[in-house]
Amino acid sequence: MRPLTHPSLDDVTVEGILHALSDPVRAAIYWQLSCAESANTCSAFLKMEDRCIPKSTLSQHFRALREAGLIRSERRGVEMLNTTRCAEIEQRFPGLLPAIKHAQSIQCEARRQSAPPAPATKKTARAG
Amino acid sequence: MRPLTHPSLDDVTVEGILHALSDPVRAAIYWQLSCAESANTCSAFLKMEDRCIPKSTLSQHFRALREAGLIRSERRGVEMLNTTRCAEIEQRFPGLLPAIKHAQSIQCEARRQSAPPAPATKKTARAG
DNA sequence: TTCTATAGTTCGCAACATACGAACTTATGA
DNA sequence: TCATAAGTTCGTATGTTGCGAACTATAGAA
Repeated sequence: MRPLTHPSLDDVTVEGILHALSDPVRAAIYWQLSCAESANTCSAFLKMEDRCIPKSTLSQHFRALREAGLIRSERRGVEMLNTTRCAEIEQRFPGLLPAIKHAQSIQCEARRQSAPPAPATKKTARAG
Repeated sequence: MRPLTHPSLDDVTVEGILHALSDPVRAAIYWQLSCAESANTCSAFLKMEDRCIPKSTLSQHFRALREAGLIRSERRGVEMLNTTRCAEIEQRFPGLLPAIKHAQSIQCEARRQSAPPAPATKKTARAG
């Protein structure tokens, strides 16, 4: 099991951040982590948005977030504690993450309003 | 040749925008378009950042930007005029594009400073 | 009309990326 | 030592991307 690696702040790229957050699952993980008061384990995300995410997929997503420089992970016994690197990123790219988060929340709210009260209204994420 | 389709503003998603701009070539095209005073053709981008982009690749990139809702394309005789949809996007997701652009410029400046004066200093885009 | 050139698109394939079940590693406790 | 739990890695199926070749569409010349 290879050791956890985190890019230095200088190696964090805008493209990497945008790519990492362009996946809805990763974006959801990231924002949930950024709202959490304390660090979250990976398994806390096994069930998200009405669907179960396989452990292996989740592991890959966390790796992607980590390698993009968005989160910091630390092994703690059998589990892993994840925290965001918000403050660092904010220092390097001021306003970037808040703007993305704001946009996500606008979209989230718009979807909530346009969605009928029925439970099963699946929408594709990307515009076709 | 299928007609050009543009998503309505409501169908433009944050994920789509982030994904489109997470590619360095597309990002460069987009920002150059957003700085242009008048519409630009696709072929204006055949040579970018010291390398030639194949026509077919360029065409795909323009399609990606168009389908993400970032640009508007209009056939004008044998060529195509492209303009950004900045104002619309700004209306739907205020601050998103300026923040990304700002971050890109910070990164660009940082690279310029860390790069030696030699001409051929290719760096991989994403953090590994 | 036909020929030629130009701008961009589509096709087909190779290379790369992603999702996920199965098997694995590592830590904890009975 | 065995069982369990949390993550990781592997193998494979599927999706995405890059690019050359062939194509479509328009403009102008012969």
